[in-house]
Amino acid sequence: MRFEKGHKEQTRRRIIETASHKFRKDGVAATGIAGLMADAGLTHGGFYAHFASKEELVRAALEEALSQNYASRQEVLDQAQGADSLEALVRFYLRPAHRDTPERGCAAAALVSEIARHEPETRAAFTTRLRRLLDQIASLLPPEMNAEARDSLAIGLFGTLLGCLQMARAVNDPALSTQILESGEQAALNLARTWSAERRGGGISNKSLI
Amino acid sequence: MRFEKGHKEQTRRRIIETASHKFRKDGVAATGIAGLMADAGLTHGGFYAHFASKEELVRAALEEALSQNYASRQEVLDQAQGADSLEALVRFYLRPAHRDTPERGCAAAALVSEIARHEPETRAAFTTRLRRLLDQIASLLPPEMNAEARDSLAIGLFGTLLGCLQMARAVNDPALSTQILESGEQAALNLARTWSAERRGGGISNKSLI
DNA sequence: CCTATTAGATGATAATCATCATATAATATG
DNA sequence: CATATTATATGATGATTATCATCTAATAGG
Repeated sequence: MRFEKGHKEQTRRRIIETASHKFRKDGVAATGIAGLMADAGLTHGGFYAHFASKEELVRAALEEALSQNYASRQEVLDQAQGADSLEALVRFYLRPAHRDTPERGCAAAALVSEIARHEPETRAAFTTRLRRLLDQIASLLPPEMNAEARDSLAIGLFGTLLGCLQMARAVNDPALSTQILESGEQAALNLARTWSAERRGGGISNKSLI
Repeated sequence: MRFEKGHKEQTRRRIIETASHKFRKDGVAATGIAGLMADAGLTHGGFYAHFASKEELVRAALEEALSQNYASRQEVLDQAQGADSLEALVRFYLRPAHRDTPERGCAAAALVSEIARHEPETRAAFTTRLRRLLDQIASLLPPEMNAEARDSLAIGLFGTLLGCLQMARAVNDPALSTQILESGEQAALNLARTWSAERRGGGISNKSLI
């Protein structure tokens, strides 16, 4: 059948969006094209009119998800602007609702380990978006810090968020899961404070570990 | 054929060990029973004489891997005993060789996100081993800390390690990957220092974020 | 109004998936 | 030495995998 122009592009976007949810929920490897297309309200055959391979969809869906994640975070930051925007971000990331809805949550948290096993092109796409994410966090850190220290701290901060969210999801005991979210929040906030503390004059030395 | 007694148990262990490597390397969903058994030097048919299901093997392999991980870490701690044992652990975890050999590395880092999607029994097994892991880290923290603060810090520390190792693996750019390992190390060590700094008298306050 | 176009459906491909029934062969036990 | 035992192999199950060729039907452009 011949459709209105722009219809194909619209369908393509629907497939990508469906995939971006399904991949985050079930993982890439466990998601089949047929089920994916059915979820998008289509049959499996049409898939290859839109994408050359599953891998190409993976890349598109990953970029879509990470881009949406970025926008969501920016919204939170814009709303709670000012000194505690980082705190707002940390709480936003480690809130129970985020733990409980991976399909709409951070694609990095849901898919990092799988991405590591994918094709270089997919990993490159992830790398680009991760850099943006890290810059977004770095921009919340004190401008008095030099750029490298800011970047480094941003990496540490996001690593903490990513790791804790994943742990909170994997664990079976609800009490422990909550504790992980709360401890992760504390850790991230403490980590963010280390720099200012350091600067305030030897509160933290490099020699005496703990 | 009839084999020497104890042969079956030995074979079972070989399957588990093979799986513990393959799952960490390729992920659980992407690993098939046939390929797994071939890697173990067997044919696919015999599998169900050893395990009731793939899921049962997943649980066994996960426990095996996490148990081995624990022993490896303990070895590192025993060797570098004393004040900087935590530092030794952090460096051990975030060393490039660990990033580059997931099949022999931390099963939590390789499989957390997948575990979150598995059966409750599997998640329960993971939870038990994760608690042990967290206790292992907590035991390195100052005994002057109260137990809850120690547990909380252990969670934050391991979250940081887990998250950064995964990022370092997923990223395509070697320079960024190295930077992630180094920043993760810094973050973990700084995080560990926060408590003593806090205690040493208001170096870090709760009100002034950054 | 007619026809050329094309998005998506139908259905087939060979491979692989987890799972299981049965056959085989080697040895432990008599 | 003979036989009962059993760990593993062989081979089949039906479902699902990614991928692709062909068909259909509706509409955009004439």
